[in-house]
Amino acid sequence: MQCPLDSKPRWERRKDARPHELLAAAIDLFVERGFAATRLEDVARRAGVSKGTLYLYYTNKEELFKAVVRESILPFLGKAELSVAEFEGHSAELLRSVVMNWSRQIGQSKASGIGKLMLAEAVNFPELARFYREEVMSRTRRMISSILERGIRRGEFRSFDTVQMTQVLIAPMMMLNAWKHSAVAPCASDELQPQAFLESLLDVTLHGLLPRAS
Amino acid sequence: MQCPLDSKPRWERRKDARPHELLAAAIDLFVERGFAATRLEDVARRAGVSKGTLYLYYTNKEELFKAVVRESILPFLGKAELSVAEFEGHSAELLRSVVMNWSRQIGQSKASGIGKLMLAEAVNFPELARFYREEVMSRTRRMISSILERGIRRGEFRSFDTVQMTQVLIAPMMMLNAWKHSAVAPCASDELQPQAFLESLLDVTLHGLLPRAS
Amino acid sequence: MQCPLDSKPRWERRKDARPHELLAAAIDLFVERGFAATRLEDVARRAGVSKGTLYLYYTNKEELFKAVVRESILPFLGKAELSVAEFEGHSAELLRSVVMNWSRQIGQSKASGIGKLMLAEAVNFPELARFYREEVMSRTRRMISSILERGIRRGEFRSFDTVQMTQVLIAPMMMLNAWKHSAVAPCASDELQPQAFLESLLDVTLHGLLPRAS
Amino acid sequence: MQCPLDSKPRWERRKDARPHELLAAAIDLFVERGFAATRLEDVARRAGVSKGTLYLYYTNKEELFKAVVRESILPFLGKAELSVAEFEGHSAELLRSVVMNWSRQIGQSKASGIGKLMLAEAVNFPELARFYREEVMSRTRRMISSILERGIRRGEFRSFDTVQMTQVLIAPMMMLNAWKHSAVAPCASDELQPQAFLESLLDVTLHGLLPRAS
DNA sequence: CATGAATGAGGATTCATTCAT
DNA sequence: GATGAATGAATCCTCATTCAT
Repeated sequence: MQCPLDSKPRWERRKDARPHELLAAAIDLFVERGFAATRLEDVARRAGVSKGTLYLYYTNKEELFKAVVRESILPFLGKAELSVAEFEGHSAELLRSVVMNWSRQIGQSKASGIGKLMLAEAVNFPELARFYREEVMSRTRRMISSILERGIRRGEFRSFDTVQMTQVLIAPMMMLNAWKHSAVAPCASDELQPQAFLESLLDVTLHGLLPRAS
Repeated sequence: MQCPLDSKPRWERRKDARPHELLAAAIDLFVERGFAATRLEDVARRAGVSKGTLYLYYTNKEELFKAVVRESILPFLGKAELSVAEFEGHSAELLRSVVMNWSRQIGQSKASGIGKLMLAEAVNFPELARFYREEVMSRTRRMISSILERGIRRGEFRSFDTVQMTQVLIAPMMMLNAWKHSAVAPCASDELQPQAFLESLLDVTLHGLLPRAS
Repeated sequence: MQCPLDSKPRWERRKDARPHELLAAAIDLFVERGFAATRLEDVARRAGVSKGTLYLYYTNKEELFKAVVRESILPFLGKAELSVAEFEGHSAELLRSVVMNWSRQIGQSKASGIGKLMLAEAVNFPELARFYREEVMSRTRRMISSILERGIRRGEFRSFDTVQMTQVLIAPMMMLNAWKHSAVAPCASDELQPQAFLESLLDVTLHGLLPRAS
Repeated sequence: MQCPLDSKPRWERRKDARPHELLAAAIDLFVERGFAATRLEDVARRAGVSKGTLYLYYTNKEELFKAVVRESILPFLGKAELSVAEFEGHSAELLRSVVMNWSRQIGQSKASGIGKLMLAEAVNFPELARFYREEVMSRTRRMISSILERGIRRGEFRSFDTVQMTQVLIAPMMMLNAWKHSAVAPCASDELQPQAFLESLLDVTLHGLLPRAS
């Protein structure tokens, strides 16, 4: 009656899996259609459950969305912050490493599409906006800022306005992610090649940030 | 805008003004709330007409949106293409000039908010996506591309992958515009300063594109 | 094309009639089924319009209900207050007159069923409770109280606790109205005869309120 | 309640207590919110059991409600009927005694709130209506009627329409109970004082029912 | 006996679009 | 041309009831 390797009854194991199944279905649809345009019934169907079941796990659409962000973005952010704090090499190397990890972990997953949606819909869902700004945007900016400041401090970058430069660096990465999930993206795929895009970005950026060649 | 000799009776001039009044109301709301979340009734009210009147001028919501794009973005794009074709100086100068004009003309107007909305909503409105991709995105990319190619051809830029670099350049500008109208933007306003942002962008970019200092 | 006796276009005359038609449908269903159990769609259908039309006139269910109360109860209350203020005869006569008018005007209409519903549902709809308490209950109590006080002051009633006696008098009248619309009422109809009930009520009451026979 | 010699193991005694715990939770919520608005999940939680357990004891919401009535109202009714049958003194005394017992036993308990709810909701739940009419309303009316008839027969009351007068007497008592649990009740509590209300009721009533003073 | 996960029908509300005037 | 009343499909959320464990 019970799997000898797992003492829980089957439906209880099911219950443990449900949240993840629901979040997986939710992120797919949120990223594809946006927050408002995603119907909870579709999320449920995609997860193979009924509408009502969704509400057993998340009290409403906004909480479901927050849970998606918590599961798909925040863990990565934590790891990235840690790696920044511990890194010991050249700041250009640190920047490259963070960008590349970002690309590998967020960029390859559906999570890369969340930013696009918040950009456009936050204004219609103030509580979501507040949550995302505080939990994701602010932390991300702080992390990038700290890399730039470290570089300047250590003489590895020339001096510049770190506040603006932080945005200048984040902007193309966010846009890259947005484009990946956008119907107005630089065409079907041949024009937008994430790896090449990031290489170009790091290329121009590192050329631009490093102290003048001497 | 109006010919001082205009002999039409006032209400007829009124009639001529209608489309513009409607588009002005529409762009405000589209940019603030997005395409789907904008209620045509609100557009009508803001323009001071009834809901029915809107339909006298635009057959549906999508056509209204296209008209907004046609009025607020395409004219600028045409002028920019022309100026690129005619420019004679250093390519870095041309790039700076196009970016600054973009900033002054699109960036300062509500039109800067259109991109953000298309990014997120195009997928739900395929015909809009097609229209925007062809009329705006492709033309913009072609224009920037041609500047880069010109720079390389004339030895004013070092050699690089122009396709990706085009995206790398467009991305932060689009993101800057998106942020201007976004509730998740880099905070209260002090962190995001468009002029400083663009200066930083040109700074790093020109540093990065120019041939190695010699 | 237009009725010569009414210069309004037909659909505009319709618009004037709508609110009343909707309120008439609403009071029927509210009184029969209660506030929560009444479906707005049924109200609309009964009024011969679509669900959406209801929302053109009343922003939500609670506002519809308030409008019902405003149309069906408050006008009578105003008239009754006035007649109390102006009355000049014996207080027993005044009491009888107010009770009989109440019976004729509220009692015979659907409005008599509102009290029953508020009794039970107010707790689930706090704003409705506040509204009804202030606009209906308080005013009614004040009116009855003033009659009793007048009677005692003029020596036409014996002395008693007017606060409690006000409730004692209101209670059976409210219950009579409640029963008229209740499925647990004193049986099908032969046992509860409103006129006879009120006669009995006035009989016992006036016997009870008048000064001891002398 | 429990036999001190009870030899059952604790959980079995627990089992015996379940129905009562469930009914206690149920009456609280039914009286506060009404029948339809009470969620079975809340009843279960308040009784400290799971939703499913409720269905082990009562096949559905309606049966739960009936059980509440059977436990909280019918026993008192039986005792009252008995005391009427056995009483030997003056009918006014009998009436006062029944009223006061009613007040003490039903009035002080949650059971006093059942009437209010049936008044409003019976129509939506026909089987409940039938049950309540037959088991509670009819028996109550028969009991009061018999007191009045006895009084007239014995020359202790003047002659009047006993059918109507029964309603006239029941009405304020039911309304008193309804008000106790109602959000539209005669205000904050100072205006409605059950004891004083009943005194006033008996005062006016007995004044009104007794034969003319001679 | 007891649990609580799962279901799905049901209802309030919104809004693009139509059309009679 | 202009109006705005009317429509009804669409979607979030609730909750009585079932049933596998």
